Formats: sequence, C-alpha cells, structure tokens
Amino acid sequence: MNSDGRSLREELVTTAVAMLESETQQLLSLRAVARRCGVSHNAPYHYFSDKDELLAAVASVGFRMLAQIIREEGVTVPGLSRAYIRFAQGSPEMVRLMFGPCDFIAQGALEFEEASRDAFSLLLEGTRAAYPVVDEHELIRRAVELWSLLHGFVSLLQGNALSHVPRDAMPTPESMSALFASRLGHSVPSSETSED
Amino acid sequence: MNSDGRSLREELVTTAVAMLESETQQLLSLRAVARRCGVSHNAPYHYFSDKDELLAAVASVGFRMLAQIIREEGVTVPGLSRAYIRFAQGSPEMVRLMFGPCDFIAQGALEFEEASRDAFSLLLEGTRAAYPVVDEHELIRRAVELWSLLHGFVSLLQGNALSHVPRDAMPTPESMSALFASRLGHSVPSSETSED
DNA sequence: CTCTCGTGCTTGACACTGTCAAGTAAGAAG
DNA sequence: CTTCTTACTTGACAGTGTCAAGCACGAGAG
Repeated sequence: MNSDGRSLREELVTTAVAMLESETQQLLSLRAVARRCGVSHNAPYHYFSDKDELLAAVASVGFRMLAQIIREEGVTVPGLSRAYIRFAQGSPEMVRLMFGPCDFIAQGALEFEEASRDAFSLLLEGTRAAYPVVDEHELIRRAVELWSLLHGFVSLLQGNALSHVPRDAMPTPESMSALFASRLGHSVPSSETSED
Repeated sequence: MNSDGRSLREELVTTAVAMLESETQQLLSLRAVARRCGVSHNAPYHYFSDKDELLAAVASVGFRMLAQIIREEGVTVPGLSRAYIRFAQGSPEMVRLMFGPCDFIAQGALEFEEASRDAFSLLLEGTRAAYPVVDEHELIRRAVELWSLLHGFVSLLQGNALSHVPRDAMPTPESMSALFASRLGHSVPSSETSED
C-alpha cells in the first residue's frame, strides 16, 4: 500500500488512462507513466509483469467507460451507435488500444476478458430489441455486424481515411442504425444470397 | 541506383512489406529493414525523411494489393466483402498499418493518398452497382458504411475480440452483403429514424 | 532489543530503437 | 587534378522495455 492509501497499481492505471487522453499510444511509455506517478522506472514491474499487462488493465477501464456511455445513450441500436461514436471521438487512443494488437489477452488478463464480455453483452441486448424474433445465432451475427459497422466507422474516421468524403455524405448514427432496421418476414438466409 | 539496377528505396519498401507478412508492426524497425537489405542503419534516411514515410510507402503497396484482390473477387458488394476479408486474413499487419495511426498522411505522402483513393473508388463502383438509383451523397454514405462494416469486422477479428463468438454465428461475406441488399422504393431518410 | 525475512520500491545495466551530425568512397564536371 | 554531388557509413545521443541486484522498512520470532 502507498502512503495515501491507494495502491500504486491503481494509480499507475489511472495515470495511464489520463495520459492516453492527451498522448498517442505510441508515446505512452511505461517509464513515462512511472515518472508521472513519481516512482522509479521499474516500480510498475512489481504489479505488472509486462507493459502489455498494464495496457490490458487500461483497456479494461476503456471497456467499462464504453459500457457506461452505452447505458447513458440507451441500450438500443441507435443508442449503441451514438454511444460508440461519442466514446470514440472522446477517447480515440483508448479505442485504438482496446482493439489493438491485443497480445495481452493471451496472458491471462481475465479482467480484460470480463470487461469486454460485459460490453458485448450490452451490445447483444440492444440488438435483441431490434430483432425480437430471430434465432440466437442470427442475433449474434447481427450484433457482431453492428459492432463491426460502428467500430469500422470510427477506425476509418480516426485514421482519416475518410478525409475526402464530403460532410453531407458521412454516415450518421441514424443512417447506420437504419441498416439494422428489422425487416420482419424478410429474414436473411444464412447460406447464400442470390446476388452472388 | 544500386548495383543490381533496383533503387535501394524500392528494395527497402519491398523488404518491409515482406517483413510485415511475418512480423508484427511493432517489431518492424527501420534498422531491421536496413539490416535485411544489407545496408547501414541510416541508409533509409537518404530516401525517407522519417520512419513514417517508409511506412506510408508500405501502406501504399498495401492499398494496391487490396485493389488487386478486389478486382479478382469482382467489383460488387459480395466481391468487395470477400476481397476485404481475404486480404485482411492474408496480411493482417498490413491492414493494421494501412489504417493505423496514419500520422504520415500529414507529411505530403501523395503516393499514399493516390493509392487509398484508388481503392476507395473501386469500393464506390461496387456499391453503385447495388444502388443504381440513389443520389451521389446517399451512395457515398452507403459505400462508407460498407467499408466500415468490412473494416470493422476484420479489425475485431484480428484483435480476437470475437473469440467467444460461436463459429456458426460469425458474419460471412454473404451475410454482410445482405445488409446492403437494395430495398428499392425504401430509401432511408437521412434526417432521422423513428426508432430514436 | 536483536535477528530474520519478505514486501515495495530503487539503482544500474543491457540491447534495442529513431534520429541527428559528421565523415567517406566514387563518379561526374570543369 | 580539383571540386562537387550522390549514396551511403560511422558514431553518437536520448529514450525505450526488461532483467538483476540492492536497499529501506515494518512485522514476527526469539
């Protein structure tokens, strides 16, 4: 325990989260975090076996932040869309980290596993409201597709791959939600489409 | 010019591309590329002012590879879907780089700009075939949404955020294309949805 | 009170990175 | 032969992640 009652581990994580808000992930070095916490450059190794383990803890915080914003915007398809975009615009580097190399998942970061599973279950819940009748696999597929759409959009945005797309032609939470407007009695066959 | 007629610049780029196939982007260091080319660690600085400028050239190659694969799979919505997934599974690190931090766009990498614009125009062309009637802005929006969906899916896949999704519930090129099956006379209002 | 011991952190080192400054071999130009 | 430019090389510096060793200090045992 530290002098002020907060574990250094916790302080390292929150400091790293704060630094991610203003710095890019590349510049977020273990040593810089330690420096900002006023400890030596090797102090983090007492709590994290690796830099990736710290990053995993940071990413877990990110998933919880995302879940919080989703609850604020509403657990519906349009709410999820707004939430994801809002989160990504507010913490772009956090998004990059959360879905980044992800090598740390391998090394038993169950905190990360849990946080990301929680966020996904919210996503599933919101999708379920839009597709009340389809079977479970179909539903999961739709949820993953919605997630992909939202995640892909913010990824493209922050990589400014969309710099030459006119403002009026940009997708919006509404336009993206519309793709998932349930067409009842129009269930998509999982085998093949006629368009192929 | 080098002794074998190929400019060192070209050799550095192709070497870096090759290394991206087997190594992760983090481990792709300027010095390692130079070493692999048999030149000193500072030789690249004669052709690239920065590491990012090399990466931009590498990413440009990536966009041209993607365009090639799209042409092979067919410039249609399902073709685009298959192409993107095939490309991303074959060269995951390349995808990460192409849509990564992208700080290099700022420094006048017009080769990158051109290659990415070409790939996007293919995407637009394929989308246009599925939406023959909508106006241009609506079309661009659909194309960006398709791109987002595909890109998001492969991003989630390679970040193994989808590790706990059952195989049968995974999106496929067909299921994703189905979201963009044109519903004629059912144009989506760009203002708002009733679900909100 | 002393001895031991483990926890929590520090100091020091190593290999590696991107990048800058200076030097150098070789060929072309005059 | 001299001079200049091109295409590199050598050397250095700060910064990084990581390993090994050390050090302060509080708790418990005798």
